[in-house]
Amino acid sequence: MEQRARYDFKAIEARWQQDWAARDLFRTRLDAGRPSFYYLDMFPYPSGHLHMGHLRNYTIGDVISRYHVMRGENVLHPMGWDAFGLPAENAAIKHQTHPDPWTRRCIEQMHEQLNMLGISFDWDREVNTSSPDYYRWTQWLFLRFFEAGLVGRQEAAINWCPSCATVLANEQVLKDGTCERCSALVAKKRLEQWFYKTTAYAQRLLDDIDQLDDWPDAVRTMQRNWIGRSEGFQFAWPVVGSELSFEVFTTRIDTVYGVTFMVLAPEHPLVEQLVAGQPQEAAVKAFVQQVLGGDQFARQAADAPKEGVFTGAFARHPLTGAEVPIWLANYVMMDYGTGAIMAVPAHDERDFAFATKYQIPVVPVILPEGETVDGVGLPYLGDGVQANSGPYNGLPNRPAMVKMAEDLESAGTGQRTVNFRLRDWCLSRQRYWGCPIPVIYCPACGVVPVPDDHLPVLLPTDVAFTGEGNPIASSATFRQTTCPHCGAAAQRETDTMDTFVDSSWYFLRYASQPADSAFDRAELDRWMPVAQYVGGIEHATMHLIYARFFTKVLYDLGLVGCQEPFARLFTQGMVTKEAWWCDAEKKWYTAAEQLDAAGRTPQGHATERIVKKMSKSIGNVVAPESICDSYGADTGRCYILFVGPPEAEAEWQDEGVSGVHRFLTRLWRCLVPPAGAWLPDWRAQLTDLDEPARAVRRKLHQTIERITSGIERFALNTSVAALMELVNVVLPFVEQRIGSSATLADRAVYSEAAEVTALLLSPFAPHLADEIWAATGHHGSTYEATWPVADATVAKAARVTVVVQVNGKVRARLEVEAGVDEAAVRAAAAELGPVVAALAEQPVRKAIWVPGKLLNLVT
RNA sequence: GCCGAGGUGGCGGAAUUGGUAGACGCGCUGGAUUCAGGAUCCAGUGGCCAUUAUGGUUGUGCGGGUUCGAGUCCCGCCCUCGGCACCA
Repeated sequence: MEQRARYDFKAIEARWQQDWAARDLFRTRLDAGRPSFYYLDMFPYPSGHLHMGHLRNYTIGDVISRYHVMRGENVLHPMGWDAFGLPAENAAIKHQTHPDPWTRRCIEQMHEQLNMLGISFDWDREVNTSSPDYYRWTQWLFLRFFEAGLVGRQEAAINWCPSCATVLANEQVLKDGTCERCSALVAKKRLEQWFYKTTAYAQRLLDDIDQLDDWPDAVRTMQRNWIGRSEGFQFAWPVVGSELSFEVFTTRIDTVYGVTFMVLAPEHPLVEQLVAGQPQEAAVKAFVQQVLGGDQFARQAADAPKEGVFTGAFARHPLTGAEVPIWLANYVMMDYGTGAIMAVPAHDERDFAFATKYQIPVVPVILPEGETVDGVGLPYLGDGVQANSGPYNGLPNRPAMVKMAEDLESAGTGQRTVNFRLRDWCLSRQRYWGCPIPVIYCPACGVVPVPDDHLPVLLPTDVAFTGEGNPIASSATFRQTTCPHCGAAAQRETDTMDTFVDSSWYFLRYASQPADSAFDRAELDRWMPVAQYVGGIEHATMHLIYARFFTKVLYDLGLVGCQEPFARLFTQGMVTKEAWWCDAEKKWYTAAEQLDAAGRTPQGHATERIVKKMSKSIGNVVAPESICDSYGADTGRCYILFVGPPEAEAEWQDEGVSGVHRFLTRLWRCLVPPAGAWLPDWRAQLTDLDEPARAVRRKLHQTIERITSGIERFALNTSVAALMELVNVVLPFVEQRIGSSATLADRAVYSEAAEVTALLLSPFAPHLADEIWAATGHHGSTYEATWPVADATVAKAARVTVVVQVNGKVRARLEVEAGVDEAAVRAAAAELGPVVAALAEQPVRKAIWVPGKLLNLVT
C-alpha cells in the first residue's frame, strides 16, 4: 500500500492553494508591535503570458517575503500591472480589438498563472495603471509637478514614418533606419512635447546615490555615469557678419587657443538660418537628412567614419578675434551640452580625425614637458604646458584652465557651468494606450491645466485603430472641450504619458488606495521606503532614476516622508536558453533532437549553439505553466532558484528540472508517508543518541544556519542545494531506522527533522512544506509558524579535516579533533609518508597554520 | 562607440574575508530491480600518465606579476551578455 503512494503534487498544490485562499492567509498583517517590511517586485507588463523571468523574480520575492513573515514581521508583498504601453495598441491594430478589454483579459490570465505558483501576494492591494482609478492620480501628480514648475514644453525629435503617417518607437525602427512595419525610410520630425524637468534634480539624484549603501555598486556606478556630471565652461561664439551667435560647452577651456573650426550638430536649430539662401544650402540639407536618417548608435561609434559639411559661415573667436569656419558633423550630438562644440583637433581624437579628413589646420596648444610645438605627437590628450596661447604661454594647463575661466568670466565672456549628461524626461507620447496628459489649449488663455475636480481625463472609446496617426485624435468627442478658465471652445492635449510615469509611483499606491486621494500619508510613513526592491538589471538606469526623481519631488511637496524610495535593491539576471542558429537557412532550431550529433540540420547545414534570453522571435521560450503542469509549482520554484545565483544570467535546462523534481519526490517520500513515527514531544526524547542519529541532527542544524544566511545573502541557489544535501542525509536514516520497531530516540530525531525541514522548505516549496506540516500533526500553515533557530552546539562538527601542504602543495589530509592545536598537527604530519617524501629531508623554514584547516610547511 | 557585468569538468553551477578547486544537480558509464518501457536504488565520473588497496602530474578565458599559498589580488589582452533615454 505504501508502495503505491506517490508525490501527487497536483492534489497537494490544489489543496493548499485552496486552503490559503479560503483563509485569506496572505492579507497584509498590521499587528502593532511588529516591525514593518515592504517587499516589492517590479510589476510586470501584462502580456497575458507569464514567462520565466517573472517566475524567477516572483519566486525570489516569495522566498524573501515568506521568510520575513516567519521571522515575525508585518510584510507588505503586493502585485499589480504596468498595463499601459505599446503592445496593447499594436494588438488593437492587428486584431481590431480595444486595448482595454484586451489588457483586462491578459491581466486575468496572468493573475491565474501567478496564483498557480503559490506566491504569497496580497491581492487586495492590486493596482492596474491603466484603470481610471489609478491614472486619475497619475494625472493629479502631473498637475502637482506642473504647479511646481517641474513640467514644461520643449521641442524634441521623434521618429516619423511617412508611409504609416505615425510616430515610431525606437524599437520599431530597424538598424538600417527603416520602419519595421512598412520598410519605409524613417524621418526625424520635431514636435513640441511635454518634459519633466529631471535636470533640476540632477545634482541631488547624483549626491544621494552615496546614501544607497544597500544597492549593487554596479547600479550606483551606472546611475552616476548616466547622470554624467561634468564641470566646464560655456560661452557664446558670434557668427561673422550676422546678429546670430551660438553657445558652446567645453571641459577643456585650456585648449581654446587651439580652436580651428566649430561644429554644430546636424539637428542644431541655427543650421537653417545659417545656410538659408547660401550656395551651400542644398549640400547641407542633404547631409542633415543623411545623418538623421541613419542608425544613431552607429553614429556614436568612435571608429565610425567622421562625416561633415562646411556651412559657408564663420564664427569669431572670442579671444583671438580669428574667423573660424563652422561645420556640421555626424559626431556632435544635439542632446549633449549645447549641441555645438569648439573643435580642437590637436587635443581631441575625434576632432583630429575630422580635421585630417577635411584638411583643416591643427594647432597644438598643450605640450608635454620638454616638448616643442613641432615635435609633439598629435593628437595629444594629456596634461602639459600652454603654448600658442597668448598670455597663458608657459603655464601648466591645469592652473591655466582655472585662470582662463576666471578671466573670461570677469570679462563677461561666458561662465563656468556644470553640465549633466542627464536630460529632461520627455513624457509625451503620440499614442492612445497611455495616461492622457491633463492639459487644455485655449485660444485665449493658452495652456490651461485641467482642474483637479475634473479628473480623471478619461481615454475616449470612440476611436479607430488603423495604425495611422494617434488613435486618440480620431475620437469625435475627446479633443473638443471648453476652457476651464473662460469657457470658450478649447482643445484637449492628445498626447499621453510615457509608461515610465506610471511606474514611478505605483509603489506608493500599494501602501494604501484611498478613493479620494493618491495615497494616505500615514500608511506611507508605515511602509516607506521599500525595504527590499527586486527586479531586472535592465532597469538599472531609467526606471530607477525616474522613480527616485518622483520620490524626491513628492518629498519636496510634502507628500511623502522619504527622499529615496528603495532602501535596498537587488537586481536579478535574465533567463536564457540554448538555441541553434543556422546561417544557411536563416532559421532557429530550438531542440537538440532536430539536429544530428555534429549539430547539422536535416538539410545538412551547420548550426551555431547560442544561449540567448528567452524570446518569442527565437522560440526558445518555456512557459512556467507547462512546468507546473508536468512537475508542479514547487518544482518550478525550486528549479528557477537552483539554476544559478539570482543576480547572474540563468540558463534554463529542461533536464535540470527533473533533478529538482526528483529531490522533492525524495523529500516527500522521506517525510510524509512515515508520519506515524511523529512524536509531538520529540524535544524531551533527544537523549542518548548514537553517532548516526547525532550526524542527522548535526546536518539539520548546519542546514538551518546555511539557509538562514543564504536567504539573507540572496544565495538562494545554494540554499536549495543545502536542502538537497539535508535530504541526502535524512533519507537513508529514515529508510534504515524509521519503521515499526523504531526507537523513541530515532523517532525524536526523525520528528525534529520533519518539523524543521517543513519550516526551512516553506519559503521555497510552500505547498509541500504545508503537506509535511499537516502530516506531522500540525494545524494551519508553515506560513504562520516561526522560522527555526540553529543550535550551534549541535551544528558543530566534532572532527575536522586538516590539509597538510609542503611548499603550497597538498600532500596529505589528517582527520583530527576539532580545536586541535598546531603542535599536535605538526607532530602528526611529520609521521605521514607523502609529507616526509615531499620534504626530502630539507629543514622546515617556516610553517603556516590556519586553525582547523591547513598546515603549510615551507622549506 | 560609451557605461555596466561576466568567463570554473560534457552541461548548469559551488568555493563569506587569499587557505582542500569542482558542493548540489544534470548528463554519462557500470550494476541491482522490472515482462517491457519508465521509475527507483547502488557505485563511479575534470584531463593526462601509470596502476598494487594506491599514486604522480596538470587544471578556474589568454599572457604576465604579487604571495608560503591565487578561481579569488594587480597589470595587459580576448570573448560573451545587459543598458544607451519612444520596448517595458
